[in-house]
Amino acid sequence: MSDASHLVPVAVHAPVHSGLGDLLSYASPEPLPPGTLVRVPLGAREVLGVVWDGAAPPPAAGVEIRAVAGVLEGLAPLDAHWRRLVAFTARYYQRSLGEVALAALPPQLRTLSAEQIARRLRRSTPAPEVAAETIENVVLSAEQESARAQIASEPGPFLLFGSTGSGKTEVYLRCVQEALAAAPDAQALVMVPEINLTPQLEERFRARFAPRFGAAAVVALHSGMTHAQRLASWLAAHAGRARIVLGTRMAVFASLPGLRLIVVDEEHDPSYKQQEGARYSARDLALWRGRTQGAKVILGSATPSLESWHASLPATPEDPAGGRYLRLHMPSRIGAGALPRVRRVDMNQQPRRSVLSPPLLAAIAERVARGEQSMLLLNRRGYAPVLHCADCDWKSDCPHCSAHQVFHKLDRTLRCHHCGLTQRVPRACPACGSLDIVPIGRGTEQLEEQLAELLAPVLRPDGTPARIVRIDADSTRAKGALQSQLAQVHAGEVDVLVGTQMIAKGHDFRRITLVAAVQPDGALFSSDFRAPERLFALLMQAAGRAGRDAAYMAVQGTPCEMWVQTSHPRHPVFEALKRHDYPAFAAQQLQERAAAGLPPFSFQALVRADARTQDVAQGFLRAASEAAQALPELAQVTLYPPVPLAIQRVANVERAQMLLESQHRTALQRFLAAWQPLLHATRADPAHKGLIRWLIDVDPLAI
DNA sequence: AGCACGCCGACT
DNA sequence: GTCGGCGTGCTC
Repeated sequence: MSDASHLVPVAVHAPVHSGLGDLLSYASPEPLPPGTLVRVPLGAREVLGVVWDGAAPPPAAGVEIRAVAGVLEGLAPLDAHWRRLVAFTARYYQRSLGEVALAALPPQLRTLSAEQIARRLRRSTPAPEVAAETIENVVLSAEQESARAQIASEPGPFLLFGSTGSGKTEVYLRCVQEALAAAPDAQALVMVPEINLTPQLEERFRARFAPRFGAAAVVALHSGMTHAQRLASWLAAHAGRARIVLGTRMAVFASLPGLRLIVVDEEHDPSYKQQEGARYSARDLALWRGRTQGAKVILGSATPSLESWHASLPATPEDPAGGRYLRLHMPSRIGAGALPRVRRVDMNQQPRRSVLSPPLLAAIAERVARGEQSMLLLNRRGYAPVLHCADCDWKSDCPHCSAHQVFHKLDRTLRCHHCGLTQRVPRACPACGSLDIVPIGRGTEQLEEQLAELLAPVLRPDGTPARIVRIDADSTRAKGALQSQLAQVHAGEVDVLVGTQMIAKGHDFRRITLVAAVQPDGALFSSDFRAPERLFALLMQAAGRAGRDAAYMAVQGTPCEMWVQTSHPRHPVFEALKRHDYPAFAAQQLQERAAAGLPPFSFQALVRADARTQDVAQGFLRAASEAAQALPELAQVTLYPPVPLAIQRVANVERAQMLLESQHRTALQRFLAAWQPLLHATRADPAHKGLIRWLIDVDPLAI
């Protein structure tokens, strides 16, 4: 036995409710510096751990200290910046240190042996061949140049407010270029909301930077990669070999010792908020990380989140929260046509029950006849959201969830989009045997089908019939399906594109001259106060898909159009959309938020409880709420009563939640920290035996 | 989180 | 008779 005389604190993957403390103590013959990756025995298994800062905590009574099983040699310890980011995340989002730390590391680090990892470290990734782009050829517009110059000279953070097609990516490329030129070990992190968007961005960055730094200097980091690829990218970033990391929200936790610049593209996108485990916002963490690690942060969007917009307004005595971000405005589109004209169709004036109003249909037919492309958005997959029996009022309710099963006509199934239950469509009503069961409402499948019928008499310029393609989560399930469907659209093999919001994001469709929102009204009167903001962003983004190629538009001579079918044409969302006026929309929304005391004028958290019955779930929340009354930290926090979630039951689990609100972020933070032990104690009380789980969501996106 | 231990239903 | 369902308990 070696002389294991040093005690080291180690973070391991144990959740906050495990009863283990944040850090466990292990013995080591050598003192181990913080950030060292180690394998340690934990119960019957051996797990990965990270040596943490400070003194090893004294173990609980009767616990015998075990020795560190091994050190991952050859890996530099994770630096203090990374550890501080992890510690902040754990504290802010109310999770254990180890849970955040280990979730932030590539999964293979946990399973591979030290020798295997050492081998991966030695093996440098072969660089893919790329077509080099000559940097000198790209000339910035005046707006781009002004943004670049301000980013170069000011500390930030920056809100790059540029309309779709204004050339934000070129500004990112320049800023990255300058950040990397500042030091030989400088690194940049560029985040995008969707996995789908990383390949095109990766290509662009590689073309620009491979000639100078080698193709291996650009790596991607997202959950669509294999574990081996993720490990390779992570190691390259950790070792400093990778100079640019492109990724989704998880990339905010990459080990980047030389980090100088963080770009958060489409910063308003809800995908930046993690929805399980530690529910962090990668955008917010990027700002924190940039500030503490001395890296500049650029948030980019054509429709910023109201939080970011608010922070970029000038500070006033009444509202001192402004002025925290420097806003850089790029209103002009580059190499793209003018923003499309917005046309609202008042559905009150249209024939009842028509999916596509006659004027919209005529406009699409016209485009088809001219050989131009159209894009139709309908945010509902399947054929119809519910089946209904006209005789006995039966509905296709999911037996396990408080939701309807969606009718999918193509494969004759009823599918619950919440628990995944899939059944064959019944021929007759399961309740009364009537044959009169009909679909209610519409989804993308139905839109595709009806469009095919309605466009049957319309011919393309070459005399062939219109070609329609549907792109949604169902049509793109197979690997590579999305890419091939998009390629079809780009190649001009498609006349009308039907899809969910997945087609509105990021993809450049250069030949689309008409975009239509078929049924956007649902979001107007939603109980979710962020629904209008999301709708506006989606419609602006969709509008931006149209007419991106000015040269093409000039040849066509057709003005681009964005159509909106609505029963509320005068709604402020559509009025602002018509003028492409985000600032006016934001001002109106912020006024409403301020009046109602909603974010960004207050700070929120949710506590959710899951149980077999609603009674147990709410009972737990009520008890936790009562326990909170004893805390002095409750003073500046409002605790609302427990309510069932909008979709109350999913997979036979009843869900309830409780909203917390405060005018002060720190007050809410202090309260949550003080409250958490009481939540654990409440959970342990036999009175709440049926509780399945509880969780805290800080800064929730939907309430 | 994992993984053990432990106590009740349908199968080789 | 066993294989295996997942409920509670423990891990420095």
